[in-house]
Amino acid sequence: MEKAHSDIGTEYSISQLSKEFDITTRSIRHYEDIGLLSPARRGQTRIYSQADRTRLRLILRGKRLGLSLEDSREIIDMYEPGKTNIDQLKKLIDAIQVQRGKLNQQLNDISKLLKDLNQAEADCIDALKTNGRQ
Amino acid sequence: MEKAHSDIGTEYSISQLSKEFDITTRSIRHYEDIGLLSPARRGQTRIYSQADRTRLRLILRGKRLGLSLEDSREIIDMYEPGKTNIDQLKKLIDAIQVQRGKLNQQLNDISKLLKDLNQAEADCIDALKTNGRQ
DNA sequence: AATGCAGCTTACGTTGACGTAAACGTTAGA
DNA sequence: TCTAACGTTTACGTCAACGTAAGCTGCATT
Repeated sequence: MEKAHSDIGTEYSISQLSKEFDITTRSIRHYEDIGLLSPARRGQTRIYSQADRTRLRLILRGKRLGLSLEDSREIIDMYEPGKTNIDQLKKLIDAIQVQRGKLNQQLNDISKLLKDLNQAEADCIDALKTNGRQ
Repeated sequence: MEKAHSDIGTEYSISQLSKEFDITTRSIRHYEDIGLLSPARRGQTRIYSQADRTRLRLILRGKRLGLSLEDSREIIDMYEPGKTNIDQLKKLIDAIQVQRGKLNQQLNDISKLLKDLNQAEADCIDALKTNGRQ
């Protein structure tokens, strides 16, 4: 049976991806340089698959969260448990705990920051009203 | 009337702060170099006030959120509306909107990442059980 | 008196994450 | 045919955020 599948076979050029995610082609090539991406080739030209595109999305999400590319590599590798080794799995679970800890810390930080911003905004608006009355 | 206040007068040395926040003294001096901190001096020696300590906390929170030191500077400056100018206040409010946008994006990213991690962990545990049975 | 912290300044070095320029190959369209 | 748009490699440059080392002050304890 042949699978009639949606995404399979979808291809992207490097400039397509760079436009879609609003980054330079240099960045994309850089991610390949350090082994975060490894697209197929047609001749010299890079051909990105759906999976490559997903990895790139994860990398950029990591960046938005302030992760280094190395951090992102670890996290991304977690999603592919081609690891049958039990010890590795246990290590993975530990790593996941650590990441979850960091993320919860971030959530905490963000909620505090949002509160602060709200307060700052309220102060501003207040100041505006007061000044406006004069 | 004299205020009988809790924190006022509390002082910190640079090494105290470096231990409390688990960073190097070099970092703290660096934040001063770029004008993020400006502690008092007793002779040559830096004396950090409660307010300085708070600023440092904000800086580090920003770092955890992946902000650059310049970003942090902007945000921290928002909390001190010594700005009577109406235009500046309006600019501030705009800036706050922008920051809020970023933070909401981050919240979104984090919740996705947490979901992913949960899934990855579940997969790991699954794999462990399966392997364990053999 | 000497040793050892804690602090200081000055200044060059390093790392990560790309920017930027040069020099080149392929393909489509005027 | 040639030029424009896209792709490639190689390699040096840059910027932020410190690291690191040298060489200097106190101050206190042994």
